[in-house]
Amino acid sequence: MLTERQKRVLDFIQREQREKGITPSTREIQSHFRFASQTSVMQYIAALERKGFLDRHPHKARALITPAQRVRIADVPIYGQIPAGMSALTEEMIDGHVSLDARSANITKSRGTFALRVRGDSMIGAHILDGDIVILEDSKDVQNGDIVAALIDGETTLKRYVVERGRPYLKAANPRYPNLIPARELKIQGVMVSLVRKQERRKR
Amino acid sequence: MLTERQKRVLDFIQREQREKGITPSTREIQSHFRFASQTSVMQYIAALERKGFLDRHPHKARALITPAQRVRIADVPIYGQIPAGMSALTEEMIDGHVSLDARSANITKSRGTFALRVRGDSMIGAHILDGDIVILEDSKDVQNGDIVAALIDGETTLKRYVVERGRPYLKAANPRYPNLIPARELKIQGVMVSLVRKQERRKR
DNA sequence: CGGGAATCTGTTCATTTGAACTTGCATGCA
DNA sequence: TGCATGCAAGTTCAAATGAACAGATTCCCG
Repeated sequence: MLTERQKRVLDFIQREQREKGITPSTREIQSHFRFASQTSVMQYIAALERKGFLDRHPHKARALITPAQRVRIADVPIYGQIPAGMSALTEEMIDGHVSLDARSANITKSRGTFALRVRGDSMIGAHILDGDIVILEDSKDVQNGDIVAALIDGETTLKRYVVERGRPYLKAANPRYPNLIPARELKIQGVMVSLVRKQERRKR
Repeated sequence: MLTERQKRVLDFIQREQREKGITPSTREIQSHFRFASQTSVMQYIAALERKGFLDRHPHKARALITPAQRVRIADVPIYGQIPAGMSALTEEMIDGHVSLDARSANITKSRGTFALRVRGDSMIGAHILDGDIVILEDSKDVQNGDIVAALIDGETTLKRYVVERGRPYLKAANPRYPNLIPARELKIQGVMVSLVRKQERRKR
């Protein structure tokens, strides 16, 4: 698809973006490859664009967009503990961020995505462990069987949402935990879409 | 830390970077906020830089670097199937990519990181499911109890690495699978450092 | 052989863009 | 009251940068 030379130019652009954080200008590309003329660079850029390996904003400086930048990276805030309702998901509770591409993380929306650090083993039957990071979306359309973060009687928990005989309740995936039947109101804060786990390794 | 106005300028810069792929120029920032002068923008940039919310390459165009860009995003190739040894991890087998920030994914090295799509339930006891994406690092220092991708008798599997009486073998985390005692050679391709799971949701 | 694609040179131009300097106003603080 | 800081206008300059045009070379393919 690409010639050897074209590939090397694309690689250089991507490497610079990764390492320096900005796109190289045509003159920087020129001097790296020791071209005597700008035009060579312009021709490579045109070729890469024509073949679909590069997007650009014409007439703007350092405005090349490479495939590596096209993956949509979602920057999701992690909430450590949530003492009270969704309205209380404020910045002060943010415990960190996890960034990952939207496709791998099942993220469809551009807003209303957040993450929780799981505490306890109440969802171990669903293979969710203590310390896992669960990524959730604020969804209006919760289905029977979804794993949700819910506010029940003033506390947030991660549970499975089950509807039985028209009555919804929250069910832990661990027999040692009781079902939670909402006393008054069941407020769903988010539906789990994916999970990230750091694998512990023994220290030597 | 930041004033309301400064925060809005930083937000705008980050939003443009995310949505357009390039950093706005000072004039673009100016016209968005309807400033009558460039100088206002310059002052905001200087303030953000002084307070550590912005890095820049002076005298270069569109060369602002925001915290969102500073997180190291690792772009990890996912291998669908690996018919033979580590040397055979070639580009043709790449089944996709997963991008996520190095810290969340436990990634310490800048090279030799790869991912496997898990097939089967042999590691269900370690809470690794069919379809999960396991991220591994090519490590020289494999410890007893680590979960590894290994090449044993011509096939790659994900198993727990166990040493007993000085003899290493591979142990599935599912009683229905036998231990694998290497006939000749046990080649470790990578050590698991993290995991990404897409949570299936029932279609309605 | 002829033609086209990829590669590269040399030069010039116009626009984009960051930067500097001066001035003014409002607010909070000692 | 005086001073620092945040915010903004108005103007000018120089550097950075993309773009265009004409021409040359090499190599592959039919």
